[in-house]
Amino acid sequence: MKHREIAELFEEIADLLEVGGENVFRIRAYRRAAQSLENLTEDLEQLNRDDRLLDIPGIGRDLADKIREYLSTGAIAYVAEVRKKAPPGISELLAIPSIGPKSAKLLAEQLRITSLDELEAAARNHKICALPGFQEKKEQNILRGIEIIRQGKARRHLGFALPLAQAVLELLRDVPGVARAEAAGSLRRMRETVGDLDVLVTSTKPERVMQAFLKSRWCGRVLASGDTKASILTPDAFQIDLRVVEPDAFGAALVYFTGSQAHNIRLREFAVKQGLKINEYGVFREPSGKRIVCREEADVYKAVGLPWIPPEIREDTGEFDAAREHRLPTLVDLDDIRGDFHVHTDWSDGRDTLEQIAEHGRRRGYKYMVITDHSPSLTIARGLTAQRKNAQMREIAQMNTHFRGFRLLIGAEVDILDGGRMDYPNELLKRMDFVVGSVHSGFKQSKATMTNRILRAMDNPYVTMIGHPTGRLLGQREAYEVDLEAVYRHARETQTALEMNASPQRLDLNDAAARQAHEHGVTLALSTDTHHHAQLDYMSIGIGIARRAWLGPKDLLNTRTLDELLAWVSRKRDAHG
DNA sequence: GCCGTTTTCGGCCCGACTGTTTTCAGTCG
Repeated sequence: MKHREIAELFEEIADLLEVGGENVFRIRAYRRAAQSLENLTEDLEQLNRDDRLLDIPGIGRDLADKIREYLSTGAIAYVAEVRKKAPPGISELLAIPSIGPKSAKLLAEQLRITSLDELEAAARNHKICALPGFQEKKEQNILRGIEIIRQGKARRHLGFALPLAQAVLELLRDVPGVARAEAAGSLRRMRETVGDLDVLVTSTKPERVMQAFLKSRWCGRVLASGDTKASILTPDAFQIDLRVVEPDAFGAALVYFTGSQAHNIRLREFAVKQGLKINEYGVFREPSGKRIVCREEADVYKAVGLPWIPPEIREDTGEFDAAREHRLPTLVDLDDIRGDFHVHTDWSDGRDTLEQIAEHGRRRGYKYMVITDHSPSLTIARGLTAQRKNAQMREIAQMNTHFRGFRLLIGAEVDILDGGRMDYPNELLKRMDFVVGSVHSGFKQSKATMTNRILRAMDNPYVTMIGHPTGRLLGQREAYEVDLEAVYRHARETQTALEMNASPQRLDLNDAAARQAHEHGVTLALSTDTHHHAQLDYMSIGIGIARRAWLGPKDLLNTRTLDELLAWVSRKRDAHG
């Protein structure tokens, strides 16, 4: 992930230049380039080989040189240079909320503070309020900031943030005077993790909203509170920001509050060129200041001559060009989904019986659901022996005789063993409708070994889909080493689907990888990896990630009818079997 | 440092809240 490493270095350069009081636009250029690299969907080294680094937005001649330098030497000399000029430990200080470049510089130079511990000692001994422009309040804020850092201001995954958002919205919608309440920010864009929760409300009585919010059970500590804006920390240190606006500003405020920041900057630049100014209150004609009311988001985009852009793709990764040229993708919706490909039951490590899970699938309007209990090697998950698998298959076949317009498909999540062997014999796999092949062991294997293992599994004519292709668990386990480009190419060649696992801890493939796989012509499939029927809801998270990957209904296997699906599965079997 | 349906030079998004201030800089999103 070289692009991530370089993005971090560019961010560090921006931080250090800011402390040095450099030109703000030069600093912004580094930050914009870092964002661009972070969001990159193409392979950076490939772009370099094709001499297309300048195609990356925000990358010009100078930064392209620095990228090339890193790719060939593993370092950027300029980073060492700016580090040498900056006071030691300054990056640690900058990470603390309430400390920006000015404060960090002052603390580092005047008090020679180089670490969090030294800063805490200085604050406790009231050395900080001796500095010019610092008083006791600021000292207290610094101590709180240190505490927040120590508690670990980790980003949370959507499985945590989405239910919290729902609960907060329900509370706010019940406050008298509130007309609308929506979650915005990275949650609305369905980023795989969110750093905080942003909530937007319209109300005729803002003070009542503020009061309800600050008195709510989520308010562990108030970080800021004004007439129309408040920030709190929940008791377990998750930040929630609330903003109240009048109904005529709702559309403009929702755009502003949804971001991304890069998208907003681009949108406002676009407006400026047309003699317009966009802020969270509306669109304004300059220089008259005449306001164009924006009750809905579409009003904002319309004012600058663009169609409404779905929140999931507001990352400044090509959506403006697409919008201007009227080629925005039609993104997949939850309603397009006809089934789920990865579901566990109490035959292995799931909680529900076959009957229960089938009933929940039918209630969702699904036409099919693939039962994919584990194979014998995964003993910890009570993987099924061939004998038990046969018994389960008979039971499923029996159940299917009772269903109309719905079918349980016989499948399995089969371990991909060393060398790409499958954990069930082909004679058994052959009798299944849909086979998921997954890696559950040997995560530390070399990139070449792991890649080969997965490619060989795809060679098996009965392997329909590779489950969670990188094995990462958000915040818990890094992805194993694997050559994804090779996986994409081979998936396309062997007509093997790649899973977009919608479990919020996994989201694997993630948005960027899925977009890349799609560009390689790979068939993608959403599935929930459900171990309890409530987790069937993860499909909506998967939809969010698919939308972030610019995928439409046709790009996913789940939107096919049962007959189309079965035909798709047999194409590979007929070609290779 | 990037970028161009005005431009290869001269621009570069916008506002709320805080704390320390008597009009604003710093920080944040």
